[in-house]
Amino acid sequence: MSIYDSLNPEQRRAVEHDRGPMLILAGAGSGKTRVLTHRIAYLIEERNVNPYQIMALTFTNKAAKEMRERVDKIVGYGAENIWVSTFHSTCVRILRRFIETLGYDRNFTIYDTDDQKTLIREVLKFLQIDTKQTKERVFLSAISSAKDEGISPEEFELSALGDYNKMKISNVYKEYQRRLKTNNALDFDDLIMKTVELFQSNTEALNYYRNRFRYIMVDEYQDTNTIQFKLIRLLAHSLNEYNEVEHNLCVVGDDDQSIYKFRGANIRNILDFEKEFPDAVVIKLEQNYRSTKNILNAANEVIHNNLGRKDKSLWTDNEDGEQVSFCQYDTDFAEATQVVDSIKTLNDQDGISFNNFAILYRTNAQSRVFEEKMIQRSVPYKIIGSINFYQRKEIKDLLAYLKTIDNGLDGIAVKRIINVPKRGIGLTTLDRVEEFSVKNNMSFYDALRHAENIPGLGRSTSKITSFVSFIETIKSKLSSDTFTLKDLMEEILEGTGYLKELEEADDESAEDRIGNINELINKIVTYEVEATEPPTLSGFLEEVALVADIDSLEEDSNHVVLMTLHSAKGLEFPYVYLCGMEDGIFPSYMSINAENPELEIEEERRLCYVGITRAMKQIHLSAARQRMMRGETQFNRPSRFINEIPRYLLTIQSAQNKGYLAKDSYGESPIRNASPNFSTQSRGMFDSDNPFDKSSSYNDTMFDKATPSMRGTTGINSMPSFSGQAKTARGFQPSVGGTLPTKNFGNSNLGTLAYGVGDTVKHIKFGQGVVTNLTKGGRDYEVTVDFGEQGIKKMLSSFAKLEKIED
DNA sequence: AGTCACGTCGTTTTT
DNA sequence: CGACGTGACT
Repeated sequence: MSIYDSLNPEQRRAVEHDRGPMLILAGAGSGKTRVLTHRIAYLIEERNVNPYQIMALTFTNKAAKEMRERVDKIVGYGAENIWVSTFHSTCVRILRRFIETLGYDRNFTIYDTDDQKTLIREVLKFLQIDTKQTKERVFLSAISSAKDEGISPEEFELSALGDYNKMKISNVYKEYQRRLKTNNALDFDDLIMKTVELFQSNTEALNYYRNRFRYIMVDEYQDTNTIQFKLIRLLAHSLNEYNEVEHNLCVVGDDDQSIYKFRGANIRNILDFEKEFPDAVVIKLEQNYRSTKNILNAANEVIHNNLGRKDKSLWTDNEDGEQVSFCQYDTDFAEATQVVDSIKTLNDQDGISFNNFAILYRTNAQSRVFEEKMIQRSVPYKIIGSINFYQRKEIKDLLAYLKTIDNGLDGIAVKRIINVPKRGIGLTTLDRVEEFSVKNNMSFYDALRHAENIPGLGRSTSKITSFVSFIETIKSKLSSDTFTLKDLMEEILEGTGYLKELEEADDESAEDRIGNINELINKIVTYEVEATEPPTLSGFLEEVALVADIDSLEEDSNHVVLMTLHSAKGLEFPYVYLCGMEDGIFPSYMSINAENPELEIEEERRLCYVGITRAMKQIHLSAARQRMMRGETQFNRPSRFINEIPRYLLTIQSAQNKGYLAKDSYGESPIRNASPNFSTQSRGMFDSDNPFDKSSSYNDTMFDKATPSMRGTTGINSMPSFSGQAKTARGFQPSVGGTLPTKNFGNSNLGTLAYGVGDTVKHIKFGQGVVTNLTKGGRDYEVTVDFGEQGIKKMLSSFAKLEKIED
């Protein structure tokens, strides 16, 4: 009995393929990681490949770590020599060694998105480009796409000749790139692109790595962009014992799970693999081991609506399982409440621990309602994404100190902290220094060192010199062997008074910040203890720059996980709640209104497919009729993707109508019984022409009344959902409420409330209370009522049937 | 120089 | 709604 016996025939074929290019089309849950790890074991054990010559590339550290662990388990001796790493850290490692040939310093800084934004702002200011006319992001994304395609500033300029707008971008690109270099910094895209440049210009380096990495494996291949493909194309080139060229490249991917087109992922990489490598072996893994039949069939039905895909169909031997459920709630609050409560019930009654659950949504902003409910119901949870630890102000400040010490050329870092904490160095001073540095072609920090030569600084000069000497003192200490990174951090916190300032501040957020700083120190210590190579400042900064939030996810901790669909790729959970299934949210309005909607909606559909296929046992889809977004109320109808799931796979649940009234606030306000919507057997149950679909007929009513005064009215008729702000939709009359087919808003009597601030009112559940505040929120009033012992509640006047009590 | 109030605007997704 | 930038004011 060997470890390979447990593989199915296709998996086994993939595992036993040793030489030459191979494309593995691995459907969701088809055991691709298993194949990859077994193949590595097979190469080492059966084909005598030296582990040192195997490289596996992933996109996230988490995936890399998992693969490493699984390889370690099945490969005996030498597994630690296998190079398992992300694209980005691989490139950093290569560049740290060879980048000097490209004119950069070896301890370059890696710029994150915030740094990029700061730099581009400087560039635009310098080139006197009005950011009101063209937004920074336009330039940044143009530059990023260029880099994803491997287009240099010079090439870009050539292609831009004669095109005014493109020339403008070209100039920005050139200046941006020039400044990156002066700052001795690389952005994320540069990491890949500069590595390719290095290989193209330095055959010695290229041959070294070609010779070293004779077996290359790429995970999530559908997410690679053009420049990443170029990179692996360059690397996967070795000579065998007969002096013949071999491309021992094994890529694993699923075109149906390609969800990063916005980041430059090029689906052609997977679709054209066989053109690029005519001798490629193609293997399809179509047996799914993860999900029930019902879940898998639902996913298959949805993805089947996409045209641009390789035809395949996943199947499973698993049991049918329960049906997919769908429920449309009245509000996002109700949705969150029900989802969290049902998780709590499953935990309470069936003893299912919290780490079996995932709540998935399209956008990070949607996490908030869930978080509130989780706290309220004391359900342990972890949110992936939203605010990354390393994006917090205090952390960025301290990292900027570290960067300043590590790479004095990084002007962005120096400018960030030169006046943090306050040193009385103001904008005018900085401008003078900047001017001086440009004139003398030196870095910003070097200009600071020559502050006494800069005209017009006045009293600021001494402040600058004391800052510089502080940095220099620390730098000199760093060269001592006994001075650890932790010491360094503490020295900064002490010497700058950063910590003291926070300790003296008595607002609550200061406490959190101190906590975060301690967390940062922990991370530094962990790095120093666990580093495989001698710990260095650059090494730490690099690790920090390349972490993704998903990397912190630990499967065994007992909490519910909340994250976006994008973050969920590659993960699996027994119970999945896919929330916010509404047209305009998912698929997003951006995709619906794109110039090429068909294409963009296909990407959304793939995302939906990814979401459904995360589930092992149960999947619950849900939507809300009404949702708060960016301070305005949106009315959305159920996602078109719901319609794509055949009725026989779906259980439509009616939102539970627990009594008529809110339990707390308007979040649990009367939930309209949804069942009339779902009496039809047809697939098109949510089509707008369906007379039973109350939500969309409601929308249509709103359109007619509100369109003239609405924001963004262009193309409104093609929009499936309505979103308007109370203030912009002010034009319509409250009587609209009377014409509505639903009763929710029947009481939405703007201007005709029977009570006011100070009045005593009666609530069916909470009893008597006093109205303490009344504000226009959405399309009716938000009423704050003090119910004494029951607490102070906020509710919408239309939902909470409040009766005035005459006293 | 630093603070505060007001106005604007909105990345869907992230290595 | 809330984060962030701008500009006026202290």
